[in-house]
Amino acid sequence: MTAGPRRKRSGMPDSPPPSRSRRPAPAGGGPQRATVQDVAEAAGVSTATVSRVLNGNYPVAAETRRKVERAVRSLGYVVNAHARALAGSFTRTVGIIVADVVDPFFAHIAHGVTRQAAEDGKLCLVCSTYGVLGGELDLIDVLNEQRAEAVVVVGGGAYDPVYSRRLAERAKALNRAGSWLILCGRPPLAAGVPTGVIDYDNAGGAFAVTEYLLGLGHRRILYLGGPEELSTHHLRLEGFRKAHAARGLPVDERLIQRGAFSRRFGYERTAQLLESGEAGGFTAVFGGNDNVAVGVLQAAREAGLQVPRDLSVVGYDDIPLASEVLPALTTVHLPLEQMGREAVRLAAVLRGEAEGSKDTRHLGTHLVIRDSTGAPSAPVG
Amino acid sequence: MTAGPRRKRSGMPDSPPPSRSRRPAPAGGGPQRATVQDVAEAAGVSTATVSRVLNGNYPVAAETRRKVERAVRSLGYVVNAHARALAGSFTRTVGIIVADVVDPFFAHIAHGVTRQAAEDGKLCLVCSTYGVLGGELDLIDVLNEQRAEAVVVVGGGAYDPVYSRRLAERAKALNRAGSWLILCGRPPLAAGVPTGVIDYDNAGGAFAVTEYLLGLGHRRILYLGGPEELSTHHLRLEGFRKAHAARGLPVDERLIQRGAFSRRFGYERTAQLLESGEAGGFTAVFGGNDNVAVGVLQAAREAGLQVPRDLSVVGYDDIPLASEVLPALTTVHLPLEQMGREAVRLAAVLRGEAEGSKDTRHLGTHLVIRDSTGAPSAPVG
DNA sequence: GCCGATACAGAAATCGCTTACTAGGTTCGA
DNA sequence: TCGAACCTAGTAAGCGATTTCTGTATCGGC
Repeated sequence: MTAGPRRKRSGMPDSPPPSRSRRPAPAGGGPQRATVQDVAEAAGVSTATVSRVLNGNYPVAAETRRKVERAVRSLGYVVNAHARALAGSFTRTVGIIVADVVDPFFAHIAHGVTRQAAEDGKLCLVCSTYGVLGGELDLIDVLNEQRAEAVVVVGGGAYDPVYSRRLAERAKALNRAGSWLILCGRPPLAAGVPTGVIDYDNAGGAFAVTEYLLGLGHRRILYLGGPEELSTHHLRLEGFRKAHAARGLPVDERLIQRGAFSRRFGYERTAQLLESGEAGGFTAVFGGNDNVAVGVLQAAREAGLQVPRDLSVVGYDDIPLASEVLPALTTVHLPLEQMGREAVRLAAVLRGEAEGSKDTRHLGTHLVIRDSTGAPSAPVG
Repeated sequence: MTAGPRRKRSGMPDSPPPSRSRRPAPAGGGPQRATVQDVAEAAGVSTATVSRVLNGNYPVAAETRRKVERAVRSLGYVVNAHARALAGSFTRTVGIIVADVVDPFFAHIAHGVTRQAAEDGKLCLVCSTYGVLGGELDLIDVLNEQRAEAVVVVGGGAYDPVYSRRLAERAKALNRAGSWLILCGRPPLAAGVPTGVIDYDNAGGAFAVTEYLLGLGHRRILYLGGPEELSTHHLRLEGFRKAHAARGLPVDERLIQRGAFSRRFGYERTAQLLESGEAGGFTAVFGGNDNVAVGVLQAAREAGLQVPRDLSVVGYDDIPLASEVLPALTTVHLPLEQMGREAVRLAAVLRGEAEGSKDTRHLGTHLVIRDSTGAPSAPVG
């Protein structure tokens, strides 16, 4: 019942290891792949030489090289990335975690990450949480298991101290192993937590687009935001408020509506407010992102409202859809693909693979004025 | 100059291996991760026991288990997936290769694959070729290096004998190693090539939607297809032709236009034909996929045409966008996410991990009638 | 009280590759 | 002519897990 004392190992091998041949039972039905051993034998060289030919990081005589290459071809040899990762010191793999690859916002960032990774000769693991908040933490662990050289987490993060602490732990765990957590489009964690940050001016963009609407004369702007707990939503709302404050204008709290960052939410909430009038009327709508704004357009149309004559609508993100809908959306442009690319580059810099400085990179946003905005007319809803 | 005879290995170790301590230079600045060794030492057990606790596939005393779990937690231990893949026999990884994750068609299939993989406890590697045709072959090799248990190739394949042969070689190489190539939404390769196939009735869907237009009274339907070399395009065109033939109607070759499967192509080609009239006039457009059809809608709108009054438009695939544009698109519904899921399941069946039969699975398509189609009026273009 | 069964735990051999070392041959300057 | 310098190539020690084989207590049955 005692907590067993550490036992000594009795190391006394009393029989010499019988020299066994590799692959004792070729009759077995299991999968068979050629190994460096096989290639080495076929080419009449050592495995070291094969490895050197494959990696080209050590001089090998031209004829030897040719022999090895021929053997590789004739055996259809394919290196085992796992063995390589285990023996070598790097995996040339980066991971990216998004909420949903199907959402254009994430898809374009993921696109940037995969392309940059591919250009740098790395492989990219794309993972989706599908809205499960904790899923992010689990996926970081999975990517840590895979020894990813960098893990890019994309999109608004939760403003939850417990969650932030957990995330910080993951960041440290990754970093201890020489990897980096890159926050992409998400505010930094606590000071001292080893992360890279690719950020853009969420609040600034919201300020600009709100100011634009105010400048057009709008005084009652409906803000249709994202999920309560998301940093993206908070910051955009902050910009919205600041723009009002800068002009000394009050914000009617009834005009601030929270929900999912989805087209469906934009559609349903707008339809509901137009019907019930419980928001007290508005002349413009600021969709928390383009998806929401597109939903607003649809609801407006179905309510017989013409945009922008009867109602102005703006979005955020500037996904391609924003310029494809009718009327084309006024929105805040985000360099989505570039954000993904920068994330991969920053990781390389942090790992000392590339030149560069700083662990935070701020990207610019700008207002894109299209056809969904105009001077206000009578409030609706 | 002779082809070197296989050499015997001279196995004569004449000095006992010096007992070296693991991790001789803890002073080094390199990355440090806890290993099973560390956990074993911390818990006062052997590495075998640690492995057993981790995998839960062998009886371990409750108290021992607790000690190990505590050690794992306190050391922040994370297994090395590469070491595990090397020592164990499986990687629990599947790969998917698409042309472009940003395209909704591919994004939704990828979505299905990743979700199903996640539900089965597997990791999914998403790779994009970005339109480089040969890229597909290279990516299969990469996924083979990663020892993916299945490689799903998505979307229309090239009708090129050389290419097909190369693909067949890859399929065999994968299969030799116990993995499977799954063709998703692409016709089978030559008989005897070990692949799984998830297919849907490309020609049948095209037949149905064409027949629907013909039934409405349209006689001059413009077909705006995809890339010449893609099987998807060929099969859809085949359905288009068959529907005409079934009614004994001729097809004016000027009405068959080939190009990219993109919104841009749909837009530009339509605009051009409306302007030049070189197609000889038409009352409906069959977009090779929804992207193309959406481009057509835009061009029609800009030309002052009202859909469906002046022109009927149909698409193919039924991506969400199809029901979101105005007017909502009549199209052929494809179970995109399900295709992805089925691909993963089929692979599991083929590997003998799950029950099931057949190596080919045909999914159904159906016509979705929305607001973009109606009776013909005077030809345009 | 003896014995086979049972339950746990450890030792050690891999998995397939990379990479220090080590070492045999040339080349070449002194 | 001799050794330093340079090419090449081989030997073998890991990388960090899993898993087979081997042992030792413990336990129940007779």
